[in-house]
Amino acid sequence: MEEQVHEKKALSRSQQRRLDDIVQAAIKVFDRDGFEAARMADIAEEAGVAKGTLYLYFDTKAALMEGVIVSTIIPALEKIGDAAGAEDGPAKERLARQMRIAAKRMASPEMAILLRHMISGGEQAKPIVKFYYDKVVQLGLEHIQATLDYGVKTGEFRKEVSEIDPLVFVGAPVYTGVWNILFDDMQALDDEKLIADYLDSVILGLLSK
Amino acid sequence: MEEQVHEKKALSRSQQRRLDDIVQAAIKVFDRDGFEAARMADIAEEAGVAKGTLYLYFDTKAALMEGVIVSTIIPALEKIGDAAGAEDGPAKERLARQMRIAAKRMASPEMAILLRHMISGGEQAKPIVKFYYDKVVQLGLEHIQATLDYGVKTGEFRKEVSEIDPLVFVGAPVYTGVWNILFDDMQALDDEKLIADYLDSVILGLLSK
Amino acid sequence: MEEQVHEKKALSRSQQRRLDDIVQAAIKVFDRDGFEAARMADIAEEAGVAKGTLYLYFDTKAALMEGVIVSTIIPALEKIGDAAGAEDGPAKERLARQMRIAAKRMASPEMAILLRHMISGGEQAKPIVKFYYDKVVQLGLEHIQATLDYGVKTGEFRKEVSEIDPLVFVGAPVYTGVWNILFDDMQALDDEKLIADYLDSVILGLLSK
Amino acid sequence: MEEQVHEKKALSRSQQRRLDDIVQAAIKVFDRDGFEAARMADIAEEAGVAKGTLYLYFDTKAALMEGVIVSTIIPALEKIGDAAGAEDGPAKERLARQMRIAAKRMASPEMAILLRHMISGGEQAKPIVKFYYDKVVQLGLEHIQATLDYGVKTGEFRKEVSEIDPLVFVGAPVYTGVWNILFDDMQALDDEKLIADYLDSVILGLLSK
DNA sequence: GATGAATGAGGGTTCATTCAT
DNA sequence: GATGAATGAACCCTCATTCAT
Repeated sequence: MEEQVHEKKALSRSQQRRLDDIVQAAIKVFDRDGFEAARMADIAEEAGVAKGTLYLYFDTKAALMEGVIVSTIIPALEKIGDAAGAEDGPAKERLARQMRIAAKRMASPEMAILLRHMISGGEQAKPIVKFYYDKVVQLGLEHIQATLDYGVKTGEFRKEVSEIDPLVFVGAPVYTGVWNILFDDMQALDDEKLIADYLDSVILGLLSK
Repeated sequence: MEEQVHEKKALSRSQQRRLDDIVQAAIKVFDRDGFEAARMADIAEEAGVAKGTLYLYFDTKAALMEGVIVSTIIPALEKIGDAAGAEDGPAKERLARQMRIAAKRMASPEMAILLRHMISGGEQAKPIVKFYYDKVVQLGLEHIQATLDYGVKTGEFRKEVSEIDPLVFVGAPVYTGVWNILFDDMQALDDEKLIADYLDSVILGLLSK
Repeated sequence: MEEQVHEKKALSRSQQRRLDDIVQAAIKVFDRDGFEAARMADIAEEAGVAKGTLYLYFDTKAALMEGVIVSTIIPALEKIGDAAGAEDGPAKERLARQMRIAAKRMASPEMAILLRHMISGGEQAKPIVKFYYDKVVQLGLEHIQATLDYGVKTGEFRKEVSEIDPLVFVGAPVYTGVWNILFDDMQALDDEKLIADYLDSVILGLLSK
Repeated sequence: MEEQVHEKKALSRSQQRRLDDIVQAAIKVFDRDGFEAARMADIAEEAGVAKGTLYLYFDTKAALMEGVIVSTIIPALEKIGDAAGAEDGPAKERLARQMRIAAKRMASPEMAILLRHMISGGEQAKPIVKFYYDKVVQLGLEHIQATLDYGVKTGEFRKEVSEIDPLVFVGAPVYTGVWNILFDDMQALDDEKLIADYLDSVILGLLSK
């Protein structure tokens, strides 16, 4: 996951634009065909450059995949990472906000690429998986844990909630991402309602009083 | 998704053993490398047969993948399908049982292959995805919906629960499957506890009384 | 073109029948698909025997091809060779008979196989081509030459006819064979009329008196 | 039989040279080994290019065969097609010219390839056979028929000649082509004399007055 | 002898990567 | 730097031939 671009320093305006074009094209093609089936020629055409040009910016197809992740997905994750960590409002609302953010994140086409790559890729995807685990999963779980603890501390949540595995609250968002990849053709998902229902059931419980 | 094996009738003892060897080898290699990166030569070697022999049992690499799914995953799914449909006990327990079954299903190595294949999925995976959607997803959701309705009818669940999207209750099981594929190396998941926590929060709600 | 059958001597009644079945099946399949595209499996199935059985009678696919030629085509050629050599009637009728015989010979499915094999086959077909040239072409031309000489001697043909290359009179029969291979689908040939026309024009000439 | 070369427009000087090299190499190898037995690797080596390069110019082996035919044979056929259609001189001379042209056509090495390909012909040769039948055979026969009719109309030929199947006059040329493929090694053909003899016998008839 | 499952060399084709222009 | 023609390793699959039963 180190340097994909050979010369980090000098990137002229037009070079930067080319780089962006390539990354955007790669996103489109990786999303459409998956990493293995994606052809460098298609990406080049989509980007409006020659095949050889891709190799001026990325050493290999795998490096291009990493480049996509690093240059578009990571920043996006960081941005929503901040939002998720925001500490205001009651615990219930903080949790709701965090789940909505996570769901939105999982539903994006960039996330689809990342998920597909991590899931399909063999050994070669390992570094990315590790990175994702360390930088995103761990962090996200910490945010949720913090919210749960906060809710318990303020008395908003019942005491035992501190002991709940925070993964519980990532279920629906993850399912959102997977569903979008697999079944979107057959039955589009209403993200909003799913998360709302999820929150409802989890906040209120299913039992009648 | 029909016949992979040319002559479904007669399969001598030794042929059946070979078929099993091939399927087992395919599971191992598909699991390790993913469908695209898996080499027929590797599968043959792993199975201890010649490359050509694979084609006596399966017409193509894709058919071998389907063979793996059909001969190992589908039966497993059917078995737990029955269990999930069992109608006894209070709704709360039926729901718990269904979620535990789903989680166990999603956590199996065969399911990992299926998930990976469907997600990596070029066009060739489409029929399998369709099959899975029709035969597993739809059915599972119906079982859960039935349980929710039953709980409402008996007064065990609050009235609005009928309106909840049953997908809500598949979140954790799915996450289980995905987690196993991605992060099992880094941090093994305690399926049991995750589902228990999930049920807890969903049944009782998070709020203190 | 030596021995195709391993044990020339002992061939039980049923073995002889099997051999015939195989040769007939080979004719059918070679005729339909051509030598290269013909599959041993198809021939076996057509003959109602197992694939391995073919190899009890012929060492290789090429040997089977030779076997077809030797055991069916050569005898046929010899038989009509005799007829063509028959020395009776006026020269005009002898020539007509010879051309009709040649045309019939060229139009048979066995001849189609032989022609296709000799024409398509690379180096491997050389021995057969040599055999055919020595035993059939040369002989046939001698028969025709004899007829021409005879006609001149009896005063039936004009003197210069002795100098005509006898190949001239094989043109139509050969074309018959080639046409049957190539264009039979598109427009079936009326062999009889073609040869009759040919004889007409060649005997009478085209010029008006 | 349409476009074999992907971009018909721009073909740089060196690309055109490569294309020619490939076609020449293909002619050589197809001629030597026949279509089926010809190896793309051999053609590439013969042409002095890498295997992959062949596929920059022709999509498949069959397309390369078509390319050979289109780029060398068809032009040749067209040229002589024009000559054959020329309407001047007495019918006798027109017929002679047409037969000489046809014989020359059939005797070329390119024609040998075409003939061999059509005759070996699996299903894949069918389109070429059809094309050849429609564009060459039909047209050639029409030319000859026109000449016969013309000869009858001017009184040069006897009346019944109109009824003669024009195929009669293609016999010798075709035999020329087949002979060259099969027996050239053993006894080279004197095309000129064969056609002259043929014309002689056909124009004058065999009978003495 | 007969069988047909097993073999494995070999072929056409793809496509990531290179490099001369 | 940009191009895209050229490369060639790699892969799936076929099918003539073998051999254990």
